[in-house]
Amino acid sequence: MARKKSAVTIFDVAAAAGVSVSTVSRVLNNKDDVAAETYDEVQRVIAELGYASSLAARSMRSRTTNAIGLIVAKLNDPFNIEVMKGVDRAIIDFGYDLLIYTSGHHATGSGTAWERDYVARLNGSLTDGIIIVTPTTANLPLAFPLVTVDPPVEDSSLPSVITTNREGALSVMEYLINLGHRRIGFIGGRSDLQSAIRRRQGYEDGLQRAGLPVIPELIQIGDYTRKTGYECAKQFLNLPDPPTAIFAANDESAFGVVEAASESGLRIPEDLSIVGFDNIPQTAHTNPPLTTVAQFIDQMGYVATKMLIELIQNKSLENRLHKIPTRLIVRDSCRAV
Amino acid sequence: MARKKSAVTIFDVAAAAGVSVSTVSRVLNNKDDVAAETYDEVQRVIAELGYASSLAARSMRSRTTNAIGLIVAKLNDPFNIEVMKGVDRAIIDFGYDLLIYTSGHHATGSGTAWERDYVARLNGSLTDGIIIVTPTTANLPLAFPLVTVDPPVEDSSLPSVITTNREGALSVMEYLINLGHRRIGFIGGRSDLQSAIRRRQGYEDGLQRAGLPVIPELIQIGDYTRKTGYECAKQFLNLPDPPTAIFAANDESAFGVVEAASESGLRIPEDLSIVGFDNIPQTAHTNPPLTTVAQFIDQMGYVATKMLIELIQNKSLENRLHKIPTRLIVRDSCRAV
DNA sequence: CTGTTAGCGCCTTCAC
DNA sequence: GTGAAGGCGCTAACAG
Repeated sequence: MARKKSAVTIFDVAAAAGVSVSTVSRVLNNKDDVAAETYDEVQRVIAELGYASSLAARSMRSRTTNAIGLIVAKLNDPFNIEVMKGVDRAIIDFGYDLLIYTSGHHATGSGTAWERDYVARLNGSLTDGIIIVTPTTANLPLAFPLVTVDPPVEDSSLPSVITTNREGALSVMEYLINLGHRRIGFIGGRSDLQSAIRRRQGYEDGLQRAGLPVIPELIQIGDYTRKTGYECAKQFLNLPDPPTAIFAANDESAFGVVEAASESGLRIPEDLSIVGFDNIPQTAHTNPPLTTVAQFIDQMGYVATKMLIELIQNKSLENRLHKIPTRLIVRDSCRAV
Repeated sequence: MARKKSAVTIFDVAAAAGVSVSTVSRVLNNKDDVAAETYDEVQRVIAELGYASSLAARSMRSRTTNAIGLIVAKLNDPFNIEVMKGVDRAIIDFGYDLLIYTSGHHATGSGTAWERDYVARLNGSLTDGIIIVTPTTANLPLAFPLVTVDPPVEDSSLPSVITTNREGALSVMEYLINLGHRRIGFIGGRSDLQSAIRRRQGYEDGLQRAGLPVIPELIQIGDYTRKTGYECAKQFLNLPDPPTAIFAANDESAFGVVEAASESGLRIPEDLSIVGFDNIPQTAHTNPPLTTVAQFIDQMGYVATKMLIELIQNKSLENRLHKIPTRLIVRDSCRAV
C-alpha cells in the first residue's frame, strides 16, 4: 500500500556520474577538495536524477544536525502557535533549523503521556535538542538537551519557561481593590490547564492579601469560551448583591461578560468593571477597550529556544527556570466604585 | 562545541536488560512474540534509562514512516499558520504524523530556491511525502510524493492546491458595480505575492467586464498593512473626484481605509463603501462590520494533505490542481450609490 | 583530488 | 521465544 520511496540514492548518483559515493558526498557537503570538473558533473547528475540526500541517514552519521525539535500535542492551538512564533524568531537569530513534530494519532488515541512518545521519535540524531510545549508529565528523558514550556507545577527537574499567571492575576486584583471594589466575581477556565489553576490562585491570593474573604458564590468556572463567560456572568448579575467588578480569566470569557452586561442594561465601566486575561488583539478594539493582562507567549518560545541552544552547546544554564512576566494593560473597562 | 547526543541506544538497553537488541526491538514495536516477563523487564529498563528510539535510524530501515512533511519558508506568517491548521486537521482524520520543517538560515541567507534544499532534508526516508507552501520555483524533485500549496502560476507540473484570488476579487467588483459604483479605488499588496497579483487582476477584469476603464489614479499599491491602507486611502480621498467605493486587497488595509474615512468625516457606508479581503476574525466585529472575501486557507492545507496521502498510497489523483473557492461575505460596509 | 572501508542505530530475516 | 548477522543511506576516517 505505501509507495516505494524515492529510489534514487547517493549510490545511483555515484554510478551515473562515474565516481565514488564519497565524492558525491563531498559535493553534497560542499567540501572544497573536489575538482571543479567533477563537481559540475556530479551536480548535473544530481539535478538530472532529482536526487536529494536523506536527513535521516545523514544525521545518523554526523551526530549533530544543527536542528532543534519542537514538540506540541496539537498544532491548532493559540498558545502553541504563539510559542512557535517565538521559536521561529529564535532559530533565525541563532541560525538553527527547526523540526516541529506532532502526531495525528494522539488526539484521537490513548490520551496520556504523548510527550514521551514524541521525544522518542525525534531524539538521538535528528535534532540536537528538543522543546516540549505544555507537557503533562515529568517523566521525560534527561539525558538529552530538553526544555519545557509551561510545564505542570510539580515538574522542576527540567529546564523550563513559564509565565507568571498567578502574579498576573494578582496584579489584576490589586488594581481592582485599589479602585475600591470589594465584591469581585471570578470566572475561571478549564481546570485541566495549569494556567487556569494559577490564575484562580492569584484571584484568591489577591483577596486574602487585602483581607477580603473568598466567597464561593463569586466564583464561577467556565471553559474559556465566550459562551460560558456569558453564562457565568448571568449568574453573577442575578445575585441579590451582584459583584461590582468581574475578572474573567481569559479575554474570550470577558467578551461574554460584556455581552451579558449589555443585555442587562449595564454600562461598562460605569455600572460594572471588567478585566480579562491574555491581551488578544481584539481587546484593544472593543467598546470599551478591555483592561487585561498581556502575556508575551511568543517570548516563552524565544527564551526556551535560547536556553536549549545553550544546553546544546554545553554552556551551563544560569537559570533553569525562566519566568516571563505578565503585564497589566489598563484600558477603559474599569472604574472606581 | 556541539554536545554529544543521547548516549543511550537500543544496545545499552539490551545490555542492561540482559537480552539481545532484537528482543528490545520487538518490545519497541510491540511484536507479540515476546514473553510477558521479558517484555516487562525490557520496558522497565527502557523507562529507567530514559531510552527512546531514533526516528532517523528507524525510518532508514523501514522505508515507510507514516509521517508527512510540511515545508514552510517562515513559520510566523498568517497564511502559513492557517495552512498548518488545515494540515493538522487532516493528519488527525487520516492518522498520519506530521513533521514541519523550516530553517533559520534561509530567512537571512541566500534567498532563493529554499524549497529544494528543504525537500532534500526531509526526503527519502523521514517522511512518506511532502507538502510545500508557497514555493517560488518549480524546480522540485518529482520522484517523490509532493504537493504544493499556492504555487506560482507558471508551475503546473506538480499537484497543487490554490485559492481563487482572482475570482474572489472579481466577485467583489461585480457586487460593487451592481450597487452602482463606477469609481472604485483599489489598494493592492506586495507584488511579490501571487495572491496580490491575482487580486489586482480580478479588480481589472471586473472593471473590463463591465465596460469600465482601468484608471491609474484609482490604483494604489501598499504592503498589506493597516498603515499603508490608511495612506493609500488618503490619496484617494484627496482626489478631486474621489472614488465612491474602495476595494482593499486585504482586511488589514481595509481597516486603514476605515480609519482614513473617519478622519475625513466620511460615514461608512453612507459616504463611502469599503470591501476587504481575507475575512479575518475582526472584520465581523468592527463598526460597521466589514464586507470582505472569505478564503478558507486552512481548507487548502486539508485538501493538500488529502491529495498527498492519495499520492503516497499510489491512488491516482483525479485532480492534480485543486481550487478552493473564495466566498464574498456581505456585511454592512457597502451601500448603493 | 578521489576511492575504500567502517560503522551510525535500528529492524528484519534467518537460525536456534 | 530469542539471538546473530546483514544492511538501510550516508559521512568520516584513511589510503592512495
